[in-house]
Amino acid sequence: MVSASVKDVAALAGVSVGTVSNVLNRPEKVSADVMARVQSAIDKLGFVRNDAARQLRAGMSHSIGLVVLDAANPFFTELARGAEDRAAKEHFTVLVGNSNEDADRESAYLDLFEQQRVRGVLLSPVGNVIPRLEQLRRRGIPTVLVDRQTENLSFSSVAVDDLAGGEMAVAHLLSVGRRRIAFVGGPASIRQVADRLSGALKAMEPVSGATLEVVETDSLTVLSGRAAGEAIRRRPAAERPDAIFAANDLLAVGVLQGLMLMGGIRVPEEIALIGYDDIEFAAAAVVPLSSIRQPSALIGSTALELLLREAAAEPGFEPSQVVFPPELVVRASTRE
Amino acid sequence: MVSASVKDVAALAGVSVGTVSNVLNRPEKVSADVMARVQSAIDKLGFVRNDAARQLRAGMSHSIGLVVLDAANPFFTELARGAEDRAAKEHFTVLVGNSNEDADRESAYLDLFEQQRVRGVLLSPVGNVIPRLEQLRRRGIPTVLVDRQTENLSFSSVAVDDLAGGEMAVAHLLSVGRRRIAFVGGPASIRQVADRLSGALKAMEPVSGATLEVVETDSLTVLSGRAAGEAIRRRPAAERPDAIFAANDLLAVGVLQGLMLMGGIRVPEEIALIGYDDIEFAAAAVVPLSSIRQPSALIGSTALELLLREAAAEPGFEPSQVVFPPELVVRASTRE
DNA sequence: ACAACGCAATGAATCGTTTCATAACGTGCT
DNA sequence: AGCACGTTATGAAACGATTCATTGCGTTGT
Repeated sequence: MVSASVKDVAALAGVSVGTVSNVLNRPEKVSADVMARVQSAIDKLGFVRNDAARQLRAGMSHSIGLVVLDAANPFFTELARGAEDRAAKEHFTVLVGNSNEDADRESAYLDLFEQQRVRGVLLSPVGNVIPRLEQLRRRGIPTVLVDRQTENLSFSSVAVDDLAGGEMAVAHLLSVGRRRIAFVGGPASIRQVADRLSGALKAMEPVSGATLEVVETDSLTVLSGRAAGEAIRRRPAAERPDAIFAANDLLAVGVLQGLMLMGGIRVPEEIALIGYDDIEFAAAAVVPLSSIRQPSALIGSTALELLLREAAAEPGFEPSQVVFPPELVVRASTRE
Repeated sequence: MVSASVKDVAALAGVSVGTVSNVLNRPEKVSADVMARVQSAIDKLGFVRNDAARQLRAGMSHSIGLVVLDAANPFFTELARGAEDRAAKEHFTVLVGNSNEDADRESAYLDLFEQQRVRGVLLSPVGNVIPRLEQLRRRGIPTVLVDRQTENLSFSSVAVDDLAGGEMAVAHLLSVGRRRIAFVGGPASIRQVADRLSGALKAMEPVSGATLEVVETDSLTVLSGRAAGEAIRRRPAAERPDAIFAANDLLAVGVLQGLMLMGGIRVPEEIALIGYDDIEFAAAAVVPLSSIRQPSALIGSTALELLLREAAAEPGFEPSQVVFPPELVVRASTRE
């Protein structure tokens, strides 16, 4: 026999299956004598509850799905940690899926989570998933969007104000005297990228004579950043920007590598550089990177909190949008 | 009704539940006419299979558990990616748990995976888990150890030869003329740490007049590394090592930060530094870090391969130990 | 015309747990 | 003694998908 069931335990202890279940779930309803007999039978048989059967009976699982844009990005590992810690307190498990900024993979994970009847979904969306989420909600699976503000007020969300962050970053570059700014980031379909760019543009407005150029990348990774950095390095000096705002720190780290290859361009003397997220490695880069800090773990735990609240909610539940302010961290890469 | 079941679909399509199941699992057994009716009923009701019920009936899930020492370590995210990609090909899902180098959390994840009746477990172990794994095996859940060679030949494992890696690292430091080596790493209970240290000691043997000192850390993180680096920086110059071998790259990045704080110690002039894992950020550090490269994703996919083979195996299955060779990557942090 | 065969479709049984209406038993009260 | 009540324990039903032995039909061959 591969594994014992309640039935086996009941037989060995000389009680009914219902009683075994009571021992497991309502120990206070059971006499000390029976309790002991059942416990010893459980130990003897090495009985382990079958989660599938529990779930089937319960109609819902004790898991929560989380889909992140990039599992290798420290921002998201931190966020996941925040969510997991919070979930553990309520005896929930978090299943983490990595969409890799790919709408198909994102959709595949949502399918999987739906089949698993998860209690709810935390999602940092790639494309326009609102219709899909409405469908999930109709099935009783609530969603909280993370790292993304929604214009759609019927969904809860937890995010950092990326517009303000983008504005902050570029305002800082302007304040240290730079005027030919390049924004490195993409794909533009990712909301965070779009918002940070909008913020950047907003910061440009009050300053005349300053220009902002967009260098689009395929993804928000070190590799994409390096490619962008190299492309800029190879330009004639006159056509290079004097400051770069990268849409996240992975890109910034890559851009830095790309710029400095073969004794290339000096940072910040020739080009100043600022990233976004303030991951642990930003401070440890060749030239310590200025960045925009986000409270990653807090975003995760807050999102989970909202999700649990919504999952337990009465029909008249009101979704809420939480927005945390970002914070500018200045390091060597933008020092005058 | 929150969600439709096969019974609802059957009723709407005017067929039996068995037929609906056939449409789902053996479409070739079903006539085109019925097929179409069932499909349209599925669409109309928005039917989604209940995974718990499938699993219960099947007796086993389509998931594989993976417990890593540190989800924030790029080495493990890469490893996980390798495993997930391989698993996806066989329509398996990987559940990732983060033990955080804590034996209790490791054990909690193993419990969870057992309750979920996962098909197998991939584990980078914290302490001595062999007895626990033997118990799992008796229940029909095989394990493959990752990033760890076992002396216990009854378990499969996939690892990099950490002894050789440690030896390689220190031999390199010696070859660039360093003689007062410090090994930064810990806790010593982690096998990778112990092995890399053993390798380091082995490299010392043939060289007379060289010394190796051990600086123990609480964990393999940037933070622990920074603390160790600062401690070394604060020593009188004469008592400092002239080279540091850090047990992994996160530590090395931290050590580098610690050493360089407040215009501190020059790397590599005063102290050379080498890490382990060759994570993407190693090349992007303040001083690009030398490191020992491991084929992370390959380790993950190979481990999953072995696991699936073992899960499907006949009674007389032979476990195998795969060991990949590490590779020295020299960068500025150890240049003469 | 009838037997034999193959293909579709059926539906009851099954997986392991939880729930809940019911039974059994002992205690205290009248 | 008889009754009511509270405490434990019981076991059948339910969750939803899958399986498989069985039935129902239409074809083919003799």
